Amino acid sequence: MARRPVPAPPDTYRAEAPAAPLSSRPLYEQVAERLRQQIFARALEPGHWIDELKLAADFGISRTPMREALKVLAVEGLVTMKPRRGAYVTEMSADDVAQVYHLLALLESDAAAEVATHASDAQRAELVALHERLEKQVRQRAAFFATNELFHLRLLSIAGNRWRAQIVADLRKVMKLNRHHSLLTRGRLADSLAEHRALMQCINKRDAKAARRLMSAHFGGGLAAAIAPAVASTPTSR
Amino acid sequence: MARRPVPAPPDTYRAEAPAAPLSSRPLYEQVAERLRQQIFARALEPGHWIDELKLAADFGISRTPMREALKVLAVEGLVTMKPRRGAYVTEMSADDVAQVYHLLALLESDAAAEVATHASDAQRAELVALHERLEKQVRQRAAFFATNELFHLRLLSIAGNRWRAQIVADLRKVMKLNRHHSLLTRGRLADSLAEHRALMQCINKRDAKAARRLMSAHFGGGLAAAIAPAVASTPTSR
DNA sequence: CGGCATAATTATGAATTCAAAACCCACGCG
DNA sequence: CGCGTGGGTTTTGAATTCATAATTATGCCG
Repeated sequence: MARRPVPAPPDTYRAEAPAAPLSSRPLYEQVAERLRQQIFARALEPGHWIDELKLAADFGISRTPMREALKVLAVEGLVTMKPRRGAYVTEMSADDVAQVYHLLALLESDAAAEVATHASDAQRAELVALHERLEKQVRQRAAFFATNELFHLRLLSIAGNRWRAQIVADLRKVMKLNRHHSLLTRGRLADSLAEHRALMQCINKRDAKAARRLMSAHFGGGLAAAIAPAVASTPTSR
Repeated sequence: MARRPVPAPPDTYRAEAPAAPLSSRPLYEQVAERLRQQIFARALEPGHWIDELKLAADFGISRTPMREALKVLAVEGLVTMKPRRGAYVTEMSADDVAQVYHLLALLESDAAAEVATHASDAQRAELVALHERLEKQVRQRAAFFATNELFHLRLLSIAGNRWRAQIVADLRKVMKLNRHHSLLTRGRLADSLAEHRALMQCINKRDAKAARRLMSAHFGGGLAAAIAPAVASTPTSR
């Protein structure tokens, strides 16, 4: 898991469409993206075997690009390849979630400090705009999550270390394997917003130390919310 | 790039052998490993195009596993894929080196703190043994580097976050793309050893804060050594 | 009736084949 | 003499075919 600098995402593709022909851009990447979406949407469930033949047929392609895409996802950590057994959607243990969460806290705190110190006025304004959008979306969970992720990723890209940005993006992807990745269950939503607000103030005051600390706390708060249900909720299942 | 938890490396393969048949383990992984070795050994140079047809012939395999291996290395960051243009060995700019170095410092410092706090006596002893081996190898650059990497990776695995370990391993791989990845040019070697010694003391005293700080400083010292020649040494070439 | 051996089926791994885009070089025209 | 155009070659992208390991089913024997 290191790092693919990702040169420039032209992103001229539709996110989903069951069996559209798909055009431009390497086919295996488009396939990989569609697989990611299916995994996040739980159309492919963690622990389950991936039928590459069936999926290739569904996508209207041959096995070759499907297999290439699966290998890419394997390196990213979203799927696990078992030799001669095929590909499986990766299962995240409670430990895995905690570990990844810890890394996200570490990396994003570092990025926050960087932003507080070096961001331009225009970049600060961008973050402020995103934050304000967030304030207005407390009632719409889905939209809130989307904007929240946008905010975090934008902050990362402003921080200006493309390797860190890529690692965080990948870690956030594997976090989505966890059903409780929301991190923000009911109630936490308002808290999260308050934390964001405080973070924005630090960034605007160019206080790197406080920004680092607040971002770290922001993750610390979410962790308890994400872990607790993971440990407590599976007495029946499995 | 995130993260491939890497289940368990059986590693029952020879590192290199020009055209041996190779057996067991997914072929594309073996090919990927051989490609990595060739890249690190500069048989394939940064910025240069990779002739997949020729390499497949050299390895005595078809293009299919070669292409799969190249895509894996692309996700790791060692090679860069240009659509319809093929694969190129990734070039690390001075900026890239600095960025990756910063991340290594951050992640490994965090791991050092973890080890200081939670390592068992046996694990501490292991690190002490590695450190002592290091002390005896100040005069043998190659051996010193190898043991040094072993020490760092062992510390990572003792720290116990497999995602962090994987990320660091991958980042260290891309660092090897840089000709001056040694980080330890003449003179720095003794300094590095002293830093390791101090770090070991902190770990043995279970002083997490100091361990984090020292590991960070350890990287800070190396950075200057790695960056300076990168900026100053290319007036003729390229 | 149950368990093990073996055959048939299925899925993965890898090579080969086919299609199309990019590259290269020569030729011709302005 | 320079630049654009055309065809031939090379190379990438993807589908198909082939080989082999794993799984399932079948049937025989204890």
